[in-house]
Amino acid sequence: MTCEEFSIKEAAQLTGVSADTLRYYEKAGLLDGISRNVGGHRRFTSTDLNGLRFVVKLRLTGMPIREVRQYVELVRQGDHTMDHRRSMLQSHGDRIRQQMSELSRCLEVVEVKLEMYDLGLRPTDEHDCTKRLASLLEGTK
Amino acid sequence: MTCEEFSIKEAAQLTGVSADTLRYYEKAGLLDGISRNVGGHRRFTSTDLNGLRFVVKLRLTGMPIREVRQYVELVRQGDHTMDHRRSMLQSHGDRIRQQMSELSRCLEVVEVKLEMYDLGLRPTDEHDCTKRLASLLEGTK
DNA sequence: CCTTGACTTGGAGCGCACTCCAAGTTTGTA
DNA sequence: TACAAACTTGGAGTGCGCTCCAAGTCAAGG
Repeated sequence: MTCEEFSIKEAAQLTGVSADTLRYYEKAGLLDGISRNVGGHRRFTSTDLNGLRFVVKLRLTGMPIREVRQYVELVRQGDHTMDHRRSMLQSHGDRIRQQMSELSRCLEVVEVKLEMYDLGLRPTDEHDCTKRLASLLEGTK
Repeated sequence: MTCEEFSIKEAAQLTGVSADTLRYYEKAGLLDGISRNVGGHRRFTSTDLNGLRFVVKLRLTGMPIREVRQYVELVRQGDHTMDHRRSMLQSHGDRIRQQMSELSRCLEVVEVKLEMYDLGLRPTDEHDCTKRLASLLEGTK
């Protein structure tokens, strides 16, 4: 059992966000119960750090601040909010999968466009891959 | 050969962005040479529409406005900028792939967290999937 | 004790990508 | 020809997520 603690700067380095952002997150209610030493400086425990790392994942996947705050608030309220939290994470998982398939569709378009460049084709050419691009863009498959 | 043309409202519906956004994109240099009818109203050709659809894909995948503008400007400058454009699209493709793998890593975390909820576990439990979550968060694989 | 650097707070400022508004013009239908 | 709906422009406003700043406090080495 480790009881190591970290300054805000260390916490920032360990989670890949800036110290300013950490203060902002705390103020915004995304971080629960970060304790202070006698001088009022924040001390991040490794538990805090893992909570923070999860918050960072939610943010990286586009969950809005206000929704992360709601999730953290539900955690704070205790076990009776588990169903609610689970359904939030389930919807968020769905959103992530949607983002991924959107990205994948767009990537295909970019790759077909690159194929055109590699073949030295203009968009007006009557070529298989030009047509493929057009139909991808029009969404007419 | 079709020579159909579209109003700004129709163009908006056909590409999934608002008419306001279309005007904004034109002002910002993301749309090249949208012509007007006698009364000064925009007329989108299907060529315009496909250019626009490509711009929308770039935006959907997070390319900043200023970079899309640069790409469009290079297109306008003609064939001698093809190498430059190709390399822009190649880097952007790389960025899209990075986004996708980031999303995929984050999705794994969310899914393991959900597994914990389904098993009724708290983050402090000494359980296989709790540990898996912790090591995913710490990135210690 | 003194200094230097890290930390604290509240609040202002910023960059981005829209989004909306006002005032006027054009278009299409009755 | 009258009128509503759709369009035009320039510019202001909005929401988001930080990011920076000033003024002061705290911590650690010499």
